[in-house]
Amino acid sequence: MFTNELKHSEPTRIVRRPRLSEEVSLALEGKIARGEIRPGQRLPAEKALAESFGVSRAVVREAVARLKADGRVETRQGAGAFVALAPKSLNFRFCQGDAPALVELREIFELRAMVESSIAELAARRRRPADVTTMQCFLLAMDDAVATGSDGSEADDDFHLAIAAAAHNSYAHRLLEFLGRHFSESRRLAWTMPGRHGVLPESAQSEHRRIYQAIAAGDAAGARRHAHEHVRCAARRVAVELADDLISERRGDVR
Amino acid sequence: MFTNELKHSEPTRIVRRPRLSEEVSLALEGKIARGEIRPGQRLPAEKALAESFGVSRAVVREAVARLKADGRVETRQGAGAFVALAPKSLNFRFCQGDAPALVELREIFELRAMVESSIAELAARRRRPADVTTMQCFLLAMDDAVATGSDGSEADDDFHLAIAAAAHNSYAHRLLEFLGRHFSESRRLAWTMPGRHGVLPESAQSEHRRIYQAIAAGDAAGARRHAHEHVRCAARRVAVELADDLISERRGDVR
DNA sequence: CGCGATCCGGTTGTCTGACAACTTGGCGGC
DNA sequence: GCCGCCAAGTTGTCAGACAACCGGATCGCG
Repeated sequence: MFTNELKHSEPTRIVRRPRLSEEVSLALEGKIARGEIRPGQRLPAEKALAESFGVSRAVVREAVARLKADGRVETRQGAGAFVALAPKSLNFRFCQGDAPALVELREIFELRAMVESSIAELAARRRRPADVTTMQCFLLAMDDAVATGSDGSEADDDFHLAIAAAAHNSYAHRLLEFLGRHFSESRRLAWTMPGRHGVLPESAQSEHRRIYQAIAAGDAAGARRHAHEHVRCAARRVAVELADDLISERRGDVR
Repeated sequence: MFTNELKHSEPTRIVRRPRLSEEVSLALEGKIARGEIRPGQRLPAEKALAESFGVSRAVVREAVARLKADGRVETRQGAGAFVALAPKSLNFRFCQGDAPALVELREIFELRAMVESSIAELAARRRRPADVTTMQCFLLAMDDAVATGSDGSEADDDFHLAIAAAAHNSYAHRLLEFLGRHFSESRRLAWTMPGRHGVLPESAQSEHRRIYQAIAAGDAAGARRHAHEHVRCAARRVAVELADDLISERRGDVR
């Protein structure tokens, strides 16, 4: 095809050249979103798409495979590819691209407070002895981390997932697991910033203990309150750190 | 024509033959989940995978493309495919495959109650005049649907999304939008079952009105309570309908 | 005429082989 | 020791082919 002519003519090439399959899948996504192809309707054949986009069929297949993985289209061998009526799954993307901005951080913490407090409440109602034991296990692991000054981020993640497990709702568990990838990033942000050596502050640990005790005691309202408060405090810790950074402004990477 | 000999020789062929690429992607997914390939580590080369699975490279590429779309792996041309460290997006799948079982329905409603009540509470704190107007608009549309006996499911979806918009948290809004695909299915289930003609029951509409009034009045606790109750009632309506179906057992498709 | 069985074009799924674009590590020159 | 270049390995893309399958058209028979 006519592409790929500018091999070395662009010295300031920082971002990688976009993959053809990405362009095609984005284009198809757009067609679907704009309603040019309605749900239930058939997409053009792969061969036709390949010709119209000026690419090979392999590229089209890869693009369609992505839409299929996203649940936006379904394919039937011999019949064609159809825009899904009611997607069984969908990609939920956080901050596509870069790190979240400050205003987004507030919203993430807010969402985290909503979800985690609801799950904690449910856990207080449903927990069984085994669940309590598991939670206690990770709580002790974090105690250890505080005492020795080692990294307790993993135990922190596990602790919050153990709460979700105690709620005995597989959908809620999967949701938190899913959100957790992003929550844990914000969680870690609270105590892995420079100068903190990744040490879990004792204040956070005492919050954990309060949540644990409320769930163990079956105190639903208390569990909700403490979980909500925990997230609020975490947000405050992050905000303080960020403010310090902004003042001393000696940093380049916020990763 | 010696082909197509077993076209009708297999009468019990209900499930389609599993696609090779699905098997491979599932196998790789398992390897990653079990920790056989850790985050940040490189996957075997496509050629090697193709040989070990006994398939062509095209199949492997399709399988990897799916994992890539799910955000579980990242590929770098010339370097290889790597298990993602912190996926920016992840596919959250409901009931992979068939319709949700009964026990799953309970969990879905439970999750829906958690999320919608939290969002309603936030909406009561944050709503602005314009938000209230929007919500009222959809409320009236549903009134219309009840009066004329027409389909009000779209207005129902819009009403719940308007609440999320009033919460002024883009992440929460996107989450509900995302979950909504599945919630709305369960929501519609409550009043599109046979014999109901897809008519919105007035009881549900009065619940909507209570939620609306609480949010408009800025009553956070009330909004949470009413939203929670609304979902509980919806679950009960679905349960009653399902029970009726089970007793009269005159149906084949539950779609 | 009505109604199956059959056929046929079109479409997706898979295979094969090849080359381009790119990364990485090592080797050699300085 | 350090820098640049090269080569092997890997992913991205292309082309062509065949198998499996679907849906409608066609044909044959009662």
